[in-house]
Amino acid sequence: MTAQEKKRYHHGDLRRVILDTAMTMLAEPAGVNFTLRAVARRAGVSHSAPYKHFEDKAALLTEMALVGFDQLTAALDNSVQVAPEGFRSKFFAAAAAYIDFARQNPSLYRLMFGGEFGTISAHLDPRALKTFDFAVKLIEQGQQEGQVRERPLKGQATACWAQIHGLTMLELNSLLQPEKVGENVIEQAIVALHEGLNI
Amino acid sequence: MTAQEKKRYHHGDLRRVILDTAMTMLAEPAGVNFTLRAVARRAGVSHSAPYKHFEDKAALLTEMALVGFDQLTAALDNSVQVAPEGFRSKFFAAAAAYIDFARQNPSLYRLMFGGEFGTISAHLDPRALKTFDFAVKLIEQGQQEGQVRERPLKGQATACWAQIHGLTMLELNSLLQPEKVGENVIEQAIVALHEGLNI
DNA sequence: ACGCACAAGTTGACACTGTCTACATGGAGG
DNA sequence: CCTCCATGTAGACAGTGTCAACTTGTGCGT
Repeated sequence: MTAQEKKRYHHGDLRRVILDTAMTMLAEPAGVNFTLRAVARRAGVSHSAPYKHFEDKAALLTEMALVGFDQLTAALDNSVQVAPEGFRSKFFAAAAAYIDFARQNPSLYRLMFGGEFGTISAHLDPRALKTFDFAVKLIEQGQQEGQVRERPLKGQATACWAQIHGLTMLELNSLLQPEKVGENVIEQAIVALHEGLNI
Repeated sequence: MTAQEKKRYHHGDLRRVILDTAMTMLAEPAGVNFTLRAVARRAGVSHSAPYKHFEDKAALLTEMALVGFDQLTAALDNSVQVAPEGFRSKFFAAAAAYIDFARQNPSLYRLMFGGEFGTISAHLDPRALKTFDFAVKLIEQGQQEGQVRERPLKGQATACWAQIHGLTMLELNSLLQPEKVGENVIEQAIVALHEGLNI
C-alpha cells in the first residue's frame, strides 16, 4: 500500500485502478467515447492488461453503470437523512438529489440508462434494484404517515421513478430550457407528482 | 426510376438509399452497433460513398433520429385521429401509440434520446419539437373541453412527456416486468397521470 | 527453505472501423 | 460537342477491440 508498490509488476489493485480511471475519463467532457486502450494508457499499463480483470469492454461499462447505481442510491439515502422530518420534505429532497446526480454525472447517467451495451442486463442486478427499493421504501413511509394514498406500492414507486427519470432525461438533453418551456418546469412537475400521490 | 437505374454510376438517390439501409440495419437485432461501412456494403456502394451525402457518421445518426421523430409524430397524430372523440379517449390512445412505437423500434428510440452523439442537438430541431407540439396541442384541447385543469400549458405538456418517456425507458430496459413490479403498471401510471391532469 | 503452478502482466498481431486524399466517371448546361 | 463538377471509387492511415503467445514473480504445499 506504500507509494512504490505501484511499480510492482503485479500491483494487485489494477482492477480498481482501471475502474477508477475509466470513471474519471467518462466524467470528462467528451468522455463518452472513451477508449479501452486510453484507459490502460492513463493507468500506466499495457493495452491488454484490462482483459485480465474485465472480460469485455462491455463488462467494464456494465460495472461502471453498477458503480453509478451505488453512488446514486447513496446520494438518495443521504438526501433523505439530511432532510427535515416529514414525507413531503424528504420526497422533494430525494427528487432534487436525483436530478442533481444526473446533472453532475451526465455521461454516467446516460451510460446507466442507455442500454447500448450489456448495460440493459445491469438493471436487473441487485445493485441497480436497490435504487428502485429506495423509491418503494420512501413511498411506503409516506403511506404510513398517511401522506400517500393507499395504492399498489410498487406501481406508485414505478410511476414516481418514471416521472423523475423522464424529467432528468429531458433536462440532460437540454429540452427544459426556460424560454422554450416556461420557468421552473421541474419544480412544477415534481409538485404535480407529489399532488398525484397525495391524499 | 426504373429498376436498372440502380446500376447507374450516379443513381441520384443514394442519400435516401443509405438512410433507408441504415434505418433497416438499426431495426435488426443487435443493429445498435451498425457500421458505416456495412451500410455502404449493403447499399452496394463503396465504403466512402456515404461521405458525399453525410458529413459524418454522427450526421447520419442525427438524420436517422430526426426521421424517428417524424415517424413518432405521425404515429401520434394517427392515433388521435382514429380514436373516438373526447380528451380522455385521445389521451390514452396517444400514450399507447407512443409506447408502442418505442416497443417496435427500441434501437431507434434509444438513438433518438440517447444523446451519445450529435443527437443532443437534434432535439432542438424543429422536426423533433413537433413531437412536443403534439403534446401541447393535445393538452390544450383538453383544457378547451374542460377536461384538464388550467395550468401553464407547456409545463403540463412537459410533465406528460417526461412521464411517458420515463415509463417507456423503464419498459425498454425490462424494468417493468409484472413479477417485479406488479400487473399493468403502465396502465396504472397513465391513469394516475390522467388523474393528475384532470379537474 | 525450495521450487513450482498459475495469476497477472507484456508484446505483437489481426481484422475492422471512421475518415482523408487522390483519382475516375458521366450527366447537365453553355 | 465539350467541359465542369457533383457523385462515385480506390487506397491509405491511425486507432480500436480482441486474441494468442510469451514473461514475470508471488503464494503455496511439501
